[in-house]
Amino acid sequence: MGKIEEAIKQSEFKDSYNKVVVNLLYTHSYLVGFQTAVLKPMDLSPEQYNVMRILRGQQGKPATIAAIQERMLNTMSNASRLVDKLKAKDLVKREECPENRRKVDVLITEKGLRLLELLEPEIVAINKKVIHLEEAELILLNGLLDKLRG
Amino acid sequence: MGKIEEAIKQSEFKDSYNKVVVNLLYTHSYLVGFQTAVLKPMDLSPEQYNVMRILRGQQGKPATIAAIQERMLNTMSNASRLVDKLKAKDLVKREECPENRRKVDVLITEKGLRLLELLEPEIVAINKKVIHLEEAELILLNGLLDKLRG
DNA sequence: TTTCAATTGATGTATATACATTTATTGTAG
DNA sequence: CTACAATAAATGTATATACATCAATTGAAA
Repeated sequence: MGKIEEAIKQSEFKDSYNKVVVNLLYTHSYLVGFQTAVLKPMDLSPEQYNVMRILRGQQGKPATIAAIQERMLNTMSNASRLVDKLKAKDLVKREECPENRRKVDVLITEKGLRLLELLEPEIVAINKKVIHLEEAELILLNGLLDKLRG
Repeated sequence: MGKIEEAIKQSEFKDSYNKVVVNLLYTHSYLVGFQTAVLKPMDLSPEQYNVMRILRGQQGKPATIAAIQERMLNTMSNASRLVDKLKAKDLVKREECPENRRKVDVLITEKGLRLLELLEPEIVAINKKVIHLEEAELILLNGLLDKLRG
């Protein structure tokens, strides 16, 4: 694979900003591809997986749709319909919030937790395999991305 | 904005690999949001814009659908339908390739080129504004992303 | 030459994103 | 209390992705 110029067969970029944007979009697509491949046999999309991890992070406490939305990687998306899909597979449950009937309490089920446990080692393995960076570089990269966003 | 932990309200990550993946996905969404905002008034999606830049890069030579696909940031996507949309707006033209009727020659139009020229300074400006990195950091980041993919 | 595989693109379907709009519920000002 | 604004989620629509499949054309082997 190597340099972004070879990857997308573009010899020059307007400036380093533009090059970083293109490089990030391309690397994003590279990573999501592997994640999708691991999740697909379990009939999960990357975003459904993300929602499940958010719910597990609640450690038993329910999360509202708005709370899930806020933690999602793709802002302004559609937690409501993702929860629908997960509920249809019995991976989450959704209950009307008793003290405020506008809200909805969403919880991960036992089945959902078991699926996450099953997937975790695979995800860890694929990440290690396809991310060709050492620990120090990972930390550096995380720092740069944090700084990028200000 | 700051650290990824605050951004998505997650206090810990399994390992640095996982953190880099989440950070990349989140930063991707951050950047695409701004790009979309600039392109939207012109009725262009980020991927349509990408296809137009690929065609401009051909410098007058036509590109087949397969050639466009190969250079796109999202692999395995759908250049055929994106070209359709752009053609409907007269931003590209599509002609049957004379020496091989399976192929299609796609070219950017004058109108397309003018639109790109109009958008370019806006894109450059927004990139500079929302990417809070200096030149040396941009180069470092590009290098890390290239190395990540191996 | 005829047949069949390979190539190229178009199309179909499910999923997800990005927004706008709608519905239901709650809270509050008059 | 009533009317209306604010909140929370659901729904509608257009766009795009990720694949699978289909159709047309080409090229090559029998």
